[in-house]
This record gives sequence, C-alpha cells and structure tokens, in this order.
Amino acid sequence: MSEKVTSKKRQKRESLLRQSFQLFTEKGFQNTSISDIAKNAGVAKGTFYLYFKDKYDLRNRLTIHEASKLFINAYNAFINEHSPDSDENHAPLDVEKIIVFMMEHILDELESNKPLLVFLNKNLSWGVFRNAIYGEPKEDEPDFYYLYRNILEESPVKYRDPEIALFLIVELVGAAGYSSIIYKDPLDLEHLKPYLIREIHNILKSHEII
Amino acid sequence: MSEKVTSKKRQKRESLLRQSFQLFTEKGFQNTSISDIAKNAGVAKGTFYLYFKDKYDLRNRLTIHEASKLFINAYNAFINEHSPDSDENHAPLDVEKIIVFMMEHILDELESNKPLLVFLNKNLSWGVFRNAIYGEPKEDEPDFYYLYRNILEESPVKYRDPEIALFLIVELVGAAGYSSIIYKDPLDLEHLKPYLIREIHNILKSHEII
Amino acid sequence: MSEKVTSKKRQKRESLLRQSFQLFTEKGFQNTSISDIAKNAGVAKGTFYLYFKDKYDLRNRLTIHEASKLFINAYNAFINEHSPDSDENHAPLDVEKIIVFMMEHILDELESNKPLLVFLNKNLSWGVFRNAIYGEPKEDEPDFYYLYRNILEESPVKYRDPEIALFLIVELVGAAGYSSIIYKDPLDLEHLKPYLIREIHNILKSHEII
Amino acid sequence: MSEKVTSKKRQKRESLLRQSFQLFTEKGFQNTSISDIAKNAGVAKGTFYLYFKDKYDLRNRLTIHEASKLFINAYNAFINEHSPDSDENHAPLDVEKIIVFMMEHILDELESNKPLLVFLNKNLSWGVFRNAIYGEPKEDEPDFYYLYRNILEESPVKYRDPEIALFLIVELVGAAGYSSIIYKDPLDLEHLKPYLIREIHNILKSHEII
DNA sequence: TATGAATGAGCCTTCATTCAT
DNA sequence: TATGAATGAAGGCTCATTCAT
Repeated sequence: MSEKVTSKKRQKRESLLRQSFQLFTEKGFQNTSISDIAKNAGVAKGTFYLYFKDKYDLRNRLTIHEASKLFINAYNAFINEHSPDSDENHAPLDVEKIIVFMMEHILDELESNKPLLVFLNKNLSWGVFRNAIYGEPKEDEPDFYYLYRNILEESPVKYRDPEIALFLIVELVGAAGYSSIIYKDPLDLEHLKPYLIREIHNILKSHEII
Repeated sequence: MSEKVTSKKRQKRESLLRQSFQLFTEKGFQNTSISDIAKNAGVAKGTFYLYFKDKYDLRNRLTIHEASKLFINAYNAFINEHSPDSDENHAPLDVEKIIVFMMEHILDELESNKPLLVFLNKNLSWGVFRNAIYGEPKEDEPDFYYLYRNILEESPVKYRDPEIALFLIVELVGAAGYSSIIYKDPLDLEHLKPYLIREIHNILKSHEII
Repeated sequence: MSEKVTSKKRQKRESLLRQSFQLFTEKGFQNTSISDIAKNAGVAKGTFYLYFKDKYDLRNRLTIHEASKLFINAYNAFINEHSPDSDENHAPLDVEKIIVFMMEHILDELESNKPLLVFLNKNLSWGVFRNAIYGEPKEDEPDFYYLYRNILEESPVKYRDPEIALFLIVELVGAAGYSSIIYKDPLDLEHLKPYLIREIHNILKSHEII
Repeated sequence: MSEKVTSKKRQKRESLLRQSFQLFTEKGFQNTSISDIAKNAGVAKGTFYLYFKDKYDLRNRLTIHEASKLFINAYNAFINEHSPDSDENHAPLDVEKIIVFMMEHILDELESNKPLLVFLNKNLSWGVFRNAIYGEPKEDEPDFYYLYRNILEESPVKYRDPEIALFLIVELVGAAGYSSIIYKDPLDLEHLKPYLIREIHNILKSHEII
C-alpha cells in the first residue's frame, strides 16, 4: 500500500472519529446514527464498516481517547504552571501535589464541558486503565500511565501499589464528580471538591512507604 | 375509584416492574422491547404507557428500587449476623463496622449477580441518593438513608457531614467495584477488597468528630 | 329527564364543541385526539361517544357552525354599518351591495384568522348549504339561508335561481380565497379581491330578472 | 451513478407513484398505509423513504400530477375533436370555446371517476398553479400552463391578466363541481353545468381587451 | 349518564448492515 | 478501497373504541 493511500486512510479514520465525537457530544450516542456519522465525515455509509466494527467499537475507542486526553491535558497544565520555562533546579517532585492538581483540573474541565462528561459517563478510568485491555493501538495515542510511572520514579516519596492508589482515586473522582456535576446531589461540585481532595490525599497517604 | 380497581392497578404496575427487571438483567436494557415487557407482564402494550412514561422512566425507577434493596439487604444481613435474637445488652453500635460490612456484602452480591451489576451500571448511589431527586413515592419502598440517620444517632462516635462520607464511600465502592468485577483490571475484586476497605475506613475517619 | 340534567348535557356538549374547535384550530384536526378533547372539555373519554359519533361527525358539525357564524357576522356587520340605529326611511335594499360587502368581510376575517381558514378548508359553502343535508338541529344555530330569502323578498331587483347564484359566489370566494390566502399564488388576497368582486357582480347580474 | 442504477431508481419511483395513487383512490388516503404502498410497489418499506419525505409529500406530488393530467387530457380531447388530422386552414382559435370545452370535459371525467374527484378534493387548481410553487421537477410532467400561454398568443382575442381569469375559472369549477358531484346539493352536476358555463364565459368576457 | 382503565391493532419511521457496482 | 441504494426487522408509541363499574 502506497503512503498516499495510507495517509488517505488515516485521514478518513480521523474524520470519522472527530465527527462522531462531535455528534455524540452534541446529540448523544443513542441519537447518532451511522448515517449521520458517515455524512458528517464525508464518506459513504459502507465505508464506516471498513474502519470500525460498529458504533460501540467506535464509542469505546473514543472514550479511551478522550479520557486519556483529559489526563494528558491536566498533566501539561501542571507542568506549565509549575515550571513554565526551566527544567533545572526545580523543587523536588511532589506526587500528591501533581495528582490533586490534575484531578481538580479534570473536574473543572468536565464541569465546563458537560456533554463530554455525559459522553464519558463514569468511565473516566478508561483514560488510564482500559487502554491496555482494549488493545488500543498506542502509536500516537497519549498515555498517562507511562507518565505516571515516570513521576513515581522521580518522586522522593515512594508508594506501595501505586497503580491501585491511582485507580481508587480516578474511580472516586470520576463517579462522585459525575453525580455531583450532573445531579448536584447530595452536593454540587464546588462544595464537594474539598472533601474529594482530602480523600485523594488520604488514599495516597495510605499507600506511602515510610 | 373502587378499591378493587386500585389493587388491580398496583398488581399490574408490580408485574411490569418485576418482569421488566427480569428481562433487563437477562437480555440487557437495549435488547428488551416494550412488547417483551408487556407480553411477560401479561398486559397489552398500550397498558405499559399507563404506568410509565417510557423505558427510561421504568429503568430509573428500577435502578432506585434495586439499589435500595441492596442496601437494605446488606443492613439486614448485618443485623442478623450481629444481634440475631436479642436487642438488649449489645455492644455499642459501631458505624464503621456496619458500613464496611455492608459494602463487602453488596460487593459480594454484585459479584455473584453480574447481570444486576451490569443493570445498575455504576449507579449504586441511586440506592441512597437519587431517591429524593426522582421523587419516588416512598410508601413501601425501602429507604436506607432513613436507617443511616438512625445508626448515626445511636452511634457513640459522631461524624461531620456524614451523608457526604456515605456518598464518597458508595461512589468509590460502586465505581471501583464495577471495574474490578467486570474488567478484573487493574485488579479483580478479591484482591481489590482490602484496599477498598482501608479507604472506607479512611473516609469515615476523616469525618469523625473527635 | 329533568331540566337540570338536560342543561348539564347541553353544557357538556357545548364544552366539547368549544374545546375541540379550539384544539382543531390550534394543533390541526389530525393532531388532535379524542383524549385531548375530552381532557380539555373536562369529561371522560367515554363521554365523548355519548355526544358524537366520532371525530369526523364532530368536525362536520363544527364546520357548519363556524362557517354559518361567518355569514351571520358578515351580515350583522353590514347592518351595523349601513343602518346603525334607524330602520325607517332607508335607501332601497341593494342585494349586490350586501353580498359583496359580506364576501369581503368574510375574506378579511379568514385572512386574519388563518387557523380558522385551514380548519374550514374550502368548505365555506357548508355555512349556507350543508346545513340542510347534515340534518343539523337548527334550534339556536344561526342560519344565513333564511336571511338571504328575506333579503331577496325585500329587494326591488329580482333574481332567477338566486340560491344558485349564491352557491356559485360562495364556492368561488371560498376556493379562490383559500388558495390566495394560503399560497399567495397566483395572487395574494389584496390583489385578488378586485377581480373576485367583479365576478361576484357578474354572477349576480347574470341572474337578474330584467 | 451508472445509467442502469438511475433507470432502476426511476422505475421504483414510478411504481411507488402509480401504486399509491391506485390505493389512495381505492381505499382513501387515510386508510392507505406506507406498508400497503411499498408492498404493492414491490419494494421494502424503508425504500419508500428514499423517494418521498412522507405520505403527504407523496400526496402533493400525485395531486399535482393527476390534476395536470386532467387538463392535458381535456386539451387533447379538444384538439382531437376539432382538428383531428390537419393543422392547416383551421378556423381562428377561440379561447372561450377551448376553455369551456375543457372544463366540461374535466367535470365529466370527475363525475365518472369519483375516487379521483375525492382524491383531488377541491385542489383542481394544483393542476395549473401549484406546480411552480411545489418545485415539481417538470421534466416529463405535463404542463398546461405552457399550453395556455400558447393558446393566448395565437388567439385573435386578447385578454387582460389571463392567468387570473384561468385561476378564477378553475377554482370555481373545482369547488362548485366538487360540491355538486359529491353532495348533489344545491344542484347535481347536470343541472349546474349551464350556470357554470355561463359564468366561465362571464369571467373570460370581463378579461377581454376590446 | 358517566367513567377511565384497558385494549391491541397498526402506524410511521429508523437504522445497522449488505452487496452489486 | 469505496460507494450508496436497498433492505426489512424492529421499535416506540398513539389512539379510537369498548366495557365493567
């Protein structure tokens, strides 16, 4: 297969992903038909099936992709805010600070983008953990889990079962954040945040190796 | 309206609820049609719409009902196991013990009843918190939140914002439990449990009033 | 049957008529269900069938009633405008003037009340001619045909087959008026009117007995 | 798209049109389901929606088509009867004669084909005037309006606003003819005709340029 | 007379999927 | 690879009508 063709293929695939995400967040997953997606992506209906098994396959890949992006963006935001220009002579890396910052960042983004929140449902953890299972072709996919391991390595504080700590944190933030943002019950996000942050600290603390 | 009619109506409503839950857990929500439900409940299709707005209305009511039952059952199991016959001279009531016991009980029940887990998705918290919002007619509905307040009253240990503690616990258990049971990733339930229990303790501890 | 009951019955019948007309003009005939009508009229669904055979029966009676009202109103408007207070020493009665005035009046009313126009469709003539056929209980129904005969009697100018003249005029005005108001093609009402009026004169002239 | 496909599509469209017209006139518009139409046309139900927006879209196109045909047929009947073989040395073209002949011809056809009359309702004028508005693809559609302009051009007698004259005539004939044929009230068609014809003459006369 | 719960046929419409081109 | 016309099962839902009360 020539490179030209390959690049055309990638373009189509990306157009399908981009447009379907747009439609899913706009009108909801159920109300988006493959027809819609194909039309918006500028390809024929049959072409869809050359790239994805079905709508659910597509949704899963999008969920992983979008949740991952959330983590990567949050991490980058932390970097920008805490060492904008220089890499050297920075304070010792503080895992708790990073994780808390990131979770707040993610919650804020989700609150300001409810369609995305609804699309992700409570599957925020797919951004870190489903990646492996779903056999997502990494290639150009962002991967926070890899960054997380780096952070841990550079951290002066060490953790027992750090991936479980992360898992618990992400599930807690994903689920409680969803309920809080969508239903504002038993608490809206603004008021829930301090409690959530305290528990994130708790979880990390209980995994610390002293 | 005569009593006869009223009772017949209640019967129909309950038949619809029972049969639809059966079908939802058996074949999944999407794959269950209103035709199926009506047929199984022994009523005409149109009758369905006299009792529920649509399939989603029905699902929400079922979710609340089934999740509530989970809490009530867990609580009853605790009672049976710890003071099976006598009410008097029992040890001082231990909230942490109750909550941890209940969460383990719920997780075990969900692991042994995956269709129920799938049906509830990650909405375990509806069993405690969505009730109010969805304006569910309490009447004969079990209500754990009421029991929880009683427990707190009788507890010698007091808690700050106890409903938030419960909320955080339930969301954490519901979401992490779901991922763990369904995907066994990053950890299956058996191995996740100790971590989860530790965090339940942590959450309660951090709400304790010393 | 006691008078009380009879009056209650009349009330219900009238409520059904009034509310259904309201709904028909608001949402259209097809989109109005008997449920809607009964609900708005404050009676049970089954009650509808005690008063009307079906929705079509109801529509026909309403059509006759509303179209009749249009003629009566137009006639009254003429009277008010041309001999507001005194009956005596008025100019000789001019049939053409009356008819032309009335048709203009009706067209103006229909243009300003399109839902009514749509409801009547092109059945304006039912206001004069379908009454007899449909065996409408006259009682308190307005009846323009009766007035028309009076007018003719008092007119110094006499007409051959005057009911046919009226029929032709009403059908022409009803049909051409409808198309003109609804489609504005080939001409909107404002521009069509002079042509229409000329033909009304023509029709009457050709029925004059010289 | 290959010619083969295009031709197949045209075939399907025509089959749908033909069969639906058949069913509408046989059983009425309301009592004809899209299922019926698809079945009779030999296509799948879903295919219907590839060709028409809905049943109303279909009805409108059929109304235009069938009403147009009525005019074309009437015109051809006139031609056949008045200059069956030779084009040359015919008497000067007489617009009034043509129009009156055509209207009589149309009325006779409608009386002998009441299902068609019922289907067209009082929308005979769509055969001449709605065509433009509904954006009907002319292509192979008959178009009487074009013929009418030709007739006018060749006529020694000239008319002011001839399309309005035609409009008034067609609306009058359509509406009065409908009532007369369907209700025979206030006059059946046989007895109404002379009056109608006289008014057609009147209308044309009043548009003549002397 | 009046009710309104129950019916269930039947409607329109959507849509994932196929396949000949 | 790509197309898009065709499929037809399946779905949700409405509604006129009935009938036991």
